[in-house]
Amino acid sequence: MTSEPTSEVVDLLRRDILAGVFAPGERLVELQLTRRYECGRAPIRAALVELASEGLIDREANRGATVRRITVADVIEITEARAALESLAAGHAATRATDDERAELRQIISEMEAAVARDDAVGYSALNGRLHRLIHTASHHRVATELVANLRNRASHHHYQLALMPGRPAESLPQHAVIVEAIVAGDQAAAQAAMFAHLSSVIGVLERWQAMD
Amino acid sequence: MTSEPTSEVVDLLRRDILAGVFAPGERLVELQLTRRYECGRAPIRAALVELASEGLIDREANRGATVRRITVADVIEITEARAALESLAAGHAATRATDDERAELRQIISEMEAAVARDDAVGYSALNGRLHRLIHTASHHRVATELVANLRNRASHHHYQLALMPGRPAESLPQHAVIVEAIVAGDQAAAQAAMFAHLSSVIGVLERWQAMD
DNA sequence: GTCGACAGGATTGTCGACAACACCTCGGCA
DNA sequence: TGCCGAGGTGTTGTCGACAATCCTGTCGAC
Repeated sequence: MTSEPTSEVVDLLRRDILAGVFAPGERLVELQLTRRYECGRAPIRAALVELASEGLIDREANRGATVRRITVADVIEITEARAALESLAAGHAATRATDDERAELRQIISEMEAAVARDDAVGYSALNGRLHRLIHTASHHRVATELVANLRNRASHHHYQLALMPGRPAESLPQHAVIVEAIVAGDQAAAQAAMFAHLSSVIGVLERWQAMD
Repeated sequence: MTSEPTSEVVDLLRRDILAGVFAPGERLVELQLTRRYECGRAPIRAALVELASEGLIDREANRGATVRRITVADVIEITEARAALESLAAGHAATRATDDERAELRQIISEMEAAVARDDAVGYSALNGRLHRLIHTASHHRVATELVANLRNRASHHHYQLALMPGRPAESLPQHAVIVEAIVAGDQAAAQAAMFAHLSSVIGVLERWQAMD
């Protein structure tokens, strides 16, 4: 949203971290990255600074960068913050979304129903991402959108991808439907509450997960 | 929270931007900053990348950095996001604060009362900052704390310092008192609601402000 | 007179080399 | 044997120089 000063290196490195090319806790040595991305150290350093303030990696003075370790407790905190910001966005979407956006929201819900019907967890997960992103677009709330995109990045590189859990799509589909209905109807308070309830259920799953360890 | 890779330059430059040394929209030319902070371009560039992802400045490829212009609408969005995250933090503070932290919260409220009694707007503003920061400390919610610190930076360099408006301290003092009482009492829902109400009142002032332009 | 091409200057992006620092290993000593 | 300091190695932090890019002002053609 804000910048992108050329360096495609930032995007490549971010993608690789999120894809798990580098293990959590692994050191990111500048000279090695230099060879991998075929450039000098300057772009690498810029990328590291950027990703550090996105929260994907940790940097210590004179000691280099490591990819950040994420615990279940961290994911819970991140999801709590997402719940706060995404319900804000959902509320705004209810009052500000265009007609096209409302139509597309409904479209995604029916595609989700189809995905659940044919047990397509991967397809459902992709639709889930599209839905949440579209809600932010429709909210026209740049700050919340930017912060949530950041939070999503922080959490996603740990395979707490619960949308892929068996039975989870069937559980979250009605929650998504309620959210979209409220937005389409223009009911701000209901949209906000529905989004909050949805992410609270996600947090509930994570807390049970945490208790099991 | 995360890093600080040596470069005190980041802190100096951030301080100067927030202090208004550089006007909104002003270009930040690396060579000039080089002379001002007496160092090479490398630390300067690192600082610019960092501040760009904090949202204080904008960077465009091959076109340099400018200090970001902030409109009243932006401040409203930022405050909405703060409302969402700070009420989350207030709720957590109600359940997680230590006894010492609860005592200090009450202490700040009584100091605020004294400041209002002697019409000390500047002192009240400082106490206001201390109070909000302490609530985040007491919440032990790192993610929310970090995001709000960032949001506060983004807004603060525009003189929408409404704590300095005449009559404003007297208006917000009871709101702060309600928040602290709820936290001290350990009432999560009440703390959350009180913080949200407080920042909603701030947003109300900003919206009236916006309508006047 | 207006528009487009073109040079000149200024600024950013990148590179390679060197200095500074942290960690590890090894040898000296009680 | 155990501790402490010196040196070696690897990595990060910084600098100066060069290449690439953009903006501005000027000139010429229509």
